[in-house]
Amino acid sequence: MNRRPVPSVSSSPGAAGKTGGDCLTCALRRQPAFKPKPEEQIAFIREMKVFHRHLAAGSEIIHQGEVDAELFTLFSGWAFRHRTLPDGRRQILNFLLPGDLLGLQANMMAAAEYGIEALTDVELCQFPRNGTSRLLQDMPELAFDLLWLGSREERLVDANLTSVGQHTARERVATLILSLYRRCAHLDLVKDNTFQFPLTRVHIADSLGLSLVHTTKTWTYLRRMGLFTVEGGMLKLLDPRLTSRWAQTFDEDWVQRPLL
Amino acid sequence: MNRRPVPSVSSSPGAAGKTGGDCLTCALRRQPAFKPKPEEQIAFIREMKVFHRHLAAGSEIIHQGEVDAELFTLFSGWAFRHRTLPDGRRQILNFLLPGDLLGLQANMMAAAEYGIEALTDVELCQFPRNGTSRLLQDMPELAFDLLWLGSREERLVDANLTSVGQHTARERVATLILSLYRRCAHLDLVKDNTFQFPLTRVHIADSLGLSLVHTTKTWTYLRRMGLFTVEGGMLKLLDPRLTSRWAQTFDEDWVQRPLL
DNA sequence: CGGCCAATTGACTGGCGTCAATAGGGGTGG
DNA sequence: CCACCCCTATTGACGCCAGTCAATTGGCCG
Repeated sequence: MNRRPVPSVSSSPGAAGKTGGDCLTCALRRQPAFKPKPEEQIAFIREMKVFHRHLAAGSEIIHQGEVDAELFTLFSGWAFRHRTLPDGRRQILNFLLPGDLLGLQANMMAAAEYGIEALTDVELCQFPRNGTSRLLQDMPELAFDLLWLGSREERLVDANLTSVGQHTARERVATLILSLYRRCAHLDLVKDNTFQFPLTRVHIADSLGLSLVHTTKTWTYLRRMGLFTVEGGMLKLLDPRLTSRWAQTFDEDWVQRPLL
Repeated sequence: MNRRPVPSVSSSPGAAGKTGGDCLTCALRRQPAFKPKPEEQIAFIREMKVFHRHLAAGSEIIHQGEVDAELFTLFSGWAFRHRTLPDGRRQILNFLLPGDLLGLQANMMAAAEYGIEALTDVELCQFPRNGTSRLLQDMPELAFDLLWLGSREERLVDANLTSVGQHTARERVATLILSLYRRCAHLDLVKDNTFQFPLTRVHIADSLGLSLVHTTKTWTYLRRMGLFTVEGGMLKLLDPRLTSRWAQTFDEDWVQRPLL
């Protein structure tokens, strides 16, 4: 089953600047992964952005149960979305990378039924509490982008559920690594098959529905099988094709994606 | 692990009528569960609806891998959304009840990464292939409803993933029953704690990431524990509060929901 | 009547959880 | 500078929950 004590809430206020980065010259936006956006829409988004916020690793970005949550775009760093049961068991639903939208679901519903926590130090572009409604009201051209981002997140959860429900432990770990590898590659965060891998064993276990101990054993097994090496927080996939075979998964379509 | 042979594709053409029901006098829409909608929007939806389609239980509504899929509203009956691996293992992602939107994700993405199959005989309101785009273009007031419906489906998947990843077999089965019970209750489909329960053991197993045999044993155990009785395809929850304790889950907010 | 499918039950196996001991790195204060 | 603590990772031993194999039953239908 896999029960752990309820952890103490870590919450750091975090630094905030009114204009950490100007949306019009956004470095992230220049990535080829993102769909170019009309300048008028970017200006509108800049107008609506209330903060450019820095948070330390481990900070809670959205609390489970929070009412009327804010909307964010993850500008840099990693985060994860999770549901925690009253007895402390935690399921990580999906991981979040730069360009991902945080809190859309919570923004639509009365209360957030999930929490979001920073996995590394992160930078966030923060929008107001009623962000979604205002976006739809004043710039309906952005509705498609919101729907797209929501659909994509659901697809991530679908894939993870399929992995947790149907895959063996080895397949699950391989699938997770491969999935993160591909997402990082799409963001140009992979050099020489190597990318930053900030997850601890606990994150992997909670994401895949495995115990911590068995996660370690499976991880070690796959590493010794020659799937990858780890050094200084960087993971190198030795043979993406081989990993793909282990993962028992299919490719997805990688198209240019919207960035709010 | 739980591997089964790849089933043969069952596909019945199904009857289709141009105007099975007029949206303006839609019986489903009169349910108190659904948010009243301005007549102008309903007229627009009626205009866009291309078919009122009847399909038999077991029919494939959306094929996994289908490109440019249609958009549907489930008018009556049950369906389920699933991902099937190349070797035949299948994960049921969520179940669909009257009023639910089918194919939104597929409509946003290039190809459907999931399939949808009718669990009972169903009636569908069918919209055109580019339904989402046209809706957003011509009736942007509906964008909020689309986002809401998408967010709600993701919430269902979140809940199921949490159950599959963290719950024991007994908790999973109890959670599933309770979840369907609550959804049916919200649609006024529950009388005297009793509602139609069309799932077979295989559906339950594939939804919860359990083997067929163990699903049967767990089901029988919970029935003998006095959680529920089954008779003639109808399930009666004997003690919703007791089931809720077994399910180890929290309540959700039940607000009036949009209906496309 | 015979074939097919869903469901049930028992016996056995094995993958994964649990318990526990150990190692190692980083921060902190004596 | 080192002792001490805390947190993460690793490994071995053991146990149990759930998967697998297989036999049986009952309903439905041709």
